[in-house]
Amino acid sequence: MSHSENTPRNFIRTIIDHDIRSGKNGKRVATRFPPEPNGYLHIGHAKSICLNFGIAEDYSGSCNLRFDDTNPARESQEFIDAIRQDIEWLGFTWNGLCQASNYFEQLYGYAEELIEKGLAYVDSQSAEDIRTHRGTLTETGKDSPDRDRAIDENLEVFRGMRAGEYADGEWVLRAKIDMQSPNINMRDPILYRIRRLFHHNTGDAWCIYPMYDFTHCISDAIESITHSLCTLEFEDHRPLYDWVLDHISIDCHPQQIEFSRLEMLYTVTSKRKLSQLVVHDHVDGWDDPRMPTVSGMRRRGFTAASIRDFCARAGVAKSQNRMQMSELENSVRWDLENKAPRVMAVLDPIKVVITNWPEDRCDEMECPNHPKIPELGTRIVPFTRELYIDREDFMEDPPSKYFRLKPGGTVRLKYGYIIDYQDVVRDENGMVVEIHCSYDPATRSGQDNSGRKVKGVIQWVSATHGITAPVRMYDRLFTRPLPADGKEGREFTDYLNPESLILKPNAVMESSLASANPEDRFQFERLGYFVADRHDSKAGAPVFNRIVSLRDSWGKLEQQHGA
RNA sequence: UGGGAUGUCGCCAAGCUGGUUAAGGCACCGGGUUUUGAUCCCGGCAUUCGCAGGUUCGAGUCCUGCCAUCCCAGCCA
Repeated sequence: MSHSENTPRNFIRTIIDHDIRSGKNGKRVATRFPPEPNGYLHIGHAKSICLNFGIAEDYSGSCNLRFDDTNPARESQEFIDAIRQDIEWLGFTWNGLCQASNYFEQLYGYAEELIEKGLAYVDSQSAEDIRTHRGTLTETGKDSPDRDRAIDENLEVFRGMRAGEYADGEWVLRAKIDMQSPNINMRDPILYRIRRLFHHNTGDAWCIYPMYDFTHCISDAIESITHSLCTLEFEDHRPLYDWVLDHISIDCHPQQIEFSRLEMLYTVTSKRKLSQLVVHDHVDGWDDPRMPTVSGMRRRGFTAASIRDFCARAGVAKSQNRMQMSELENSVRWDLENKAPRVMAVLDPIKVVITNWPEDRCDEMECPNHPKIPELGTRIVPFTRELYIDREDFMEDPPSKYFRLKPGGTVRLKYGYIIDYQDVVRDENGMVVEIHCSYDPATRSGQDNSGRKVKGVIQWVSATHGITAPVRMYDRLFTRPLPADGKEGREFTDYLNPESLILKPNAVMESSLASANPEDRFQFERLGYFVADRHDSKAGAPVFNRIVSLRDSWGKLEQQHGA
């Protein structure tokens, strides 16, 4: 697959173009996507995936998937498996499947090299002491008392650390750089810590684990990465990235380039917060259809193509940004408009009785599966005396310009007949439970010679042939555009949208939908795009998720005029 | 009284080394088509590039000074 046709220019591609022109890296392009397996991928990761894999594709280069698994305290195989699945589902193929933990032996060797060069030392200070010696944002740090230990002593202790001779936290290995540096990352950063933890890949082979700053740059170099793309918060780490590679014997020095992370309004994208939503049961799991995770969006019904399209539209730059939900919604509408077969469903049914239609008559209406793509074929939908229409499509006291069914009104049942309002039946509370109409035999869809024109066209389902299936109507997870801005001293969970999930238990739809397979997507005419839930749908008993509504200029009008 | 970054239309975002009327997408506003108030089509939508000065024949693009926002003080990544 190629993304070049809809991939806009960005500053990273400009840099790569220059590098290729100047012959840098032998005109080779190699990227990598380096997630830590401590959570599920979200829309922000999707952007990074599209960037890294997209560049590899467009420049005939390569892109590795590399798990940055240097902290066994929070990583697990479950996350590794989920991340692999998500990337494959998004439609990308990695060249190498790598793990930083596979480089532990080499990493250890480079650490000894730094010690031998007098550029790293073991420190016995407590975590607390190291913190206070580090200084603050405005005050420089102070050297550790252990800073000038002899090289062979450093080596001996470091080997002892590896051999398990010391307790967790007793020693750390630090780079000897500059405690006076205005960049805190350069104030003798920690390279290794002792952690007696089982690692999902290396098991109990190691009791010392390397830190990110030491691991990441070397992993990139080992894999001969040319362009190491990461988000803006690592900008301050670039001097350290370069320092490590400049001081060890490795003949590759990738270029780190930072871009801004993708943020969205009305949701959160931080693993910590997403994890909190899951752990505290605010949602149904990492793949809850309201989650901005890749697996959540997949379950909601978003297509991989629509997510890729969205990321392309978002672009790549360095300014802080918050994308609007409408942009994401638009991407999936754009994709599904030309793919999803149309079908009729009624979410909140109200019965319509066609009084001049014989009790046992059933007309077979031929309905196109798509208004513009005849190749998608047609289907037969039964038209009977008793039908359901949506409650919303009938109003007793409608505002002006309401052109659906109303007292004295006329409406076309799509692909059926034009019907005229006659009467209404109420229950003991005065609630309308049935609408009586007459149909006009001369207006059968496709054979209409009546000359009648009606403005309103609504969908319907035969009361005797339709099936019932639960439909979940999803909406944004939060009520505020910036739920986590900390304003008003509130937690982001205080702004969860109580209406982010509304169940329509009585939805009625064409019987053909009974055989919908998990992940089959449809447009329910006039309502939106829906998907058969990939987990909850059973054979013959589908459960539908609303992916996104159709654009609704009537609803907009209604809101504006407070109708 | 530290360091690093960013500020171009409501939201994204092009704009290479300064040179005709400041791309494009989303949103929005008109109009047309339409048996989805959908889609589609057509038109509109920044005298101005955070602000103030300066250099220049000419600056969003160069210089100076302000202002605003974001990131950094994990033995996390």
